[in-house]
Amino acid sequence: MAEKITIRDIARFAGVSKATVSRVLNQKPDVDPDTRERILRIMEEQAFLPSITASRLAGGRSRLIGVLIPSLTWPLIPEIMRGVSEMVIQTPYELLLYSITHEQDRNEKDQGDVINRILATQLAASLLAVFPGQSARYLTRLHEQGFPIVMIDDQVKPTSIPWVSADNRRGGYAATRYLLQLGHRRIAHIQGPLKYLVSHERYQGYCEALSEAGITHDPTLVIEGDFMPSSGHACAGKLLALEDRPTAIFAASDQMAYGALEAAEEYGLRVPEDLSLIGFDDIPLSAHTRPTLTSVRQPFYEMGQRAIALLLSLLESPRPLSNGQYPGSVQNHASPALVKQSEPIRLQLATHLVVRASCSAPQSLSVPAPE
Amino acid sequence: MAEKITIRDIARFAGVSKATVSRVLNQKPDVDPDTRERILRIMEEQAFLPSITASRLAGGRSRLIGVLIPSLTWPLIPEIMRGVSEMVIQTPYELLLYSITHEQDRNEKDQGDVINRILATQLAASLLAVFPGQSARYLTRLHEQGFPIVMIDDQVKPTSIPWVSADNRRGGYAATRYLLQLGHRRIAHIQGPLKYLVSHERYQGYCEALSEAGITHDPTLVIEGDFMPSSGHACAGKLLALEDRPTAIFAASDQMAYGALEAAEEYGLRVPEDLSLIGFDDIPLSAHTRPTLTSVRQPFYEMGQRAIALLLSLLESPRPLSNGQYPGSVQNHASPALVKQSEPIRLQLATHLVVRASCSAPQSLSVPAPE
DNA sequence: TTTCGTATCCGCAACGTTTTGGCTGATGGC
DNA sequence: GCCATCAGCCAAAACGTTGCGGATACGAAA
Repeated sequence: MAEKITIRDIARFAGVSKATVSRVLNQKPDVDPDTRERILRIMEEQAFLPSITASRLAGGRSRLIGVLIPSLTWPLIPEIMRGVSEMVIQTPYELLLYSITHEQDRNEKDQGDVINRILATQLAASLLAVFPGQSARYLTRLHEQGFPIVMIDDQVKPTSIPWVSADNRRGGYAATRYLLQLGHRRIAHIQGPLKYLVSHERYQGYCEALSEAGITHDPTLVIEGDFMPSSGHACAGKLLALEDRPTAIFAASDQMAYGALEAAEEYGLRVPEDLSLIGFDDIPLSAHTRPTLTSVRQPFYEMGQRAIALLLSLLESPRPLSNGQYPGSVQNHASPALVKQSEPIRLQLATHLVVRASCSAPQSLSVPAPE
Repeated sequence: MAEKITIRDIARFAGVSKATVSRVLNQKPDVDPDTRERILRIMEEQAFLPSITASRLAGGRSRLIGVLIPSLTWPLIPEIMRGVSEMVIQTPYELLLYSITHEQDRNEKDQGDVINRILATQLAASLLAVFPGQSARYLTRLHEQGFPIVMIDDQVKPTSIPWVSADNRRGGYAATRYLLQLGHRRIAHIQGPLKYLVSHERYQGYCEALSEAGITHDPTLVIEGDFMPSSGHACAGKLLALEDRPTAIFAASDQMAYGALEAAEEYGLRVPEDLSLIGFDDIPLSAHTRPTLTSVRQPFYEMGQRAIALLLSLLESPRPLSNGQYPGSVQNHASPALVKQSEPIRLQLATHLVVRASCSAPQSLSVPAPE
């Protein structure tokens, strides 16, 4: 096994001091273009990769991005992480995974502990927080102290922390609008937990579409769920038991829509003939349910990508790079367009209505009631 | 923000040298029990956490576990990672995530690159490889050089690398046996890709059960799929088009079973009345398909846990700990039972047949054909 | 010619650990 | 009372970077 080659070796080969090599590594000025070129070439030849460890110890940038995610079993996460890791792999950064297990199972202290741990180990010097939920409060404190953080889909309330999310309001609007256009008038909504901002936003979109259509809001048609299939089942059960039952349900998550699907079946209702159903998220499975689920797609993959791009731009803003290159990295194809610093501090990514088979015109219109 | 306290501070407080503190940190001998106690207490009081970075640079243990996973979107992964991260969080180790994107999308060189990257950065000094597939060859080389590696479900061929997996042969046997007991005689099998060891093992279990029942093996009933739903659909299509079609299908993955479900529907066959269907994996979704899918459960969560436990035991085997404590960690509840070193080098975890609604006795037996 | 900028580079001291090669002082055998 | 022996401890040298306070050389300005 070859001795790992260090900055000193490079310096020796190039006939310069370690300091100079370090300067070209960090895009610092005060180095002759020819020398820089030569050193870069030598680094290339020797396949030199600077030691993240040493660099960190010496007070340099960390190159480690802490990723804070709730349980990976939450079905939206994998797609987000795909975007994250495909972005990161093109840079010399690495991902440090901090998985907080299900929020409901842990108390607040634990949440703080994880964050303390991140700080104390001094490994990561930046954080990507996916669905931070309750731990957002700790993050806010951190952020105020200048720690670079980006959130994906801040779930509690707006903070000063840069975040990327889907445009939930328009998503809710689009879903409801679609049902209205099909001819539905009694449209129910199963909300996400109201402690999350996204639930309010989706609900807001729902309300806007209804009022735009001149439909008065019926509070009995709106029930709070918890994003999980079982709550979708329970909420749909209540809705379908109503005297004047809705002809369509807009669920704030695909998973709740699955539950609603089951409930409909138990009530002997066919989807979409007797009940139209629309979800939110468009998780992969929704293309394979029976019937396939019409849903509002959140661009999870892109959200992951953009979040990392945003974070990288924050990390590099103190010293903007002229060429966007990370010397010494294996390879780097990071899109400059995504990494540029002028990125706004909040990114709302467009959602997209995916029409499948779970919605149709209400029966009373398409097929006159036989009675 | 408080100045981070270092080993030097602890040494000063305790009136000893840094070396002594370091020795108690690393469970080294040559330190008076009283002194050790005192130092531990002081570390506790000061909430001291040793710098992973410095420790690594100085040649100490790494405390960073590299995790190599194929795309997180592979539905088995999240559950495995849950086991992994819940185990790791109880130790002072951290997870470094290296996500290799879909194997088929990348060439071998890329695979090697990722591993080179891991080595070059010198961050992680141990590796957990989940479904390594083709990159197993690189890992083997690494392992032979003494790099601690544990694999989950080595997919290519047996190597000398410690691994944990499910007992695929018995799983395949159990599935087939179950169908036989229901009265089926023509049982088809949709295999996983034959380049993976697990596919052979599951097939082997299938064969054993058949021959045990005195049924001669019909090669036309065995088709190779690729674990994905679409291939399940295609393979099932071929099987159902047979002159003498099977009354039951054992798919080597739940996802292929989903595809088979669709195919059955297209053929106008009811599951389970006209066709029994059994999957493998028992991914969460299988409890929610219609009909719910009978499947062979792989203990993914436990596989993740055990793999980490095994890896930790490898890491600590050079210097066995007397008490299993990691000083300086936030908290440590690692189960000594799981971390003990006597762990065998290969763990085959038992599978478990989960009976749901997709299997029944063949129609020709339960309901006489009306013709 | 001398005196300064300026551009380029160097040496050295961190950073917080681990590790090595001792140095003590007490113990025990003779 | 002397010499090994040994547990317990220490000082100092790594580890591979970064960053600071200069050096050095080359011209241009004086």
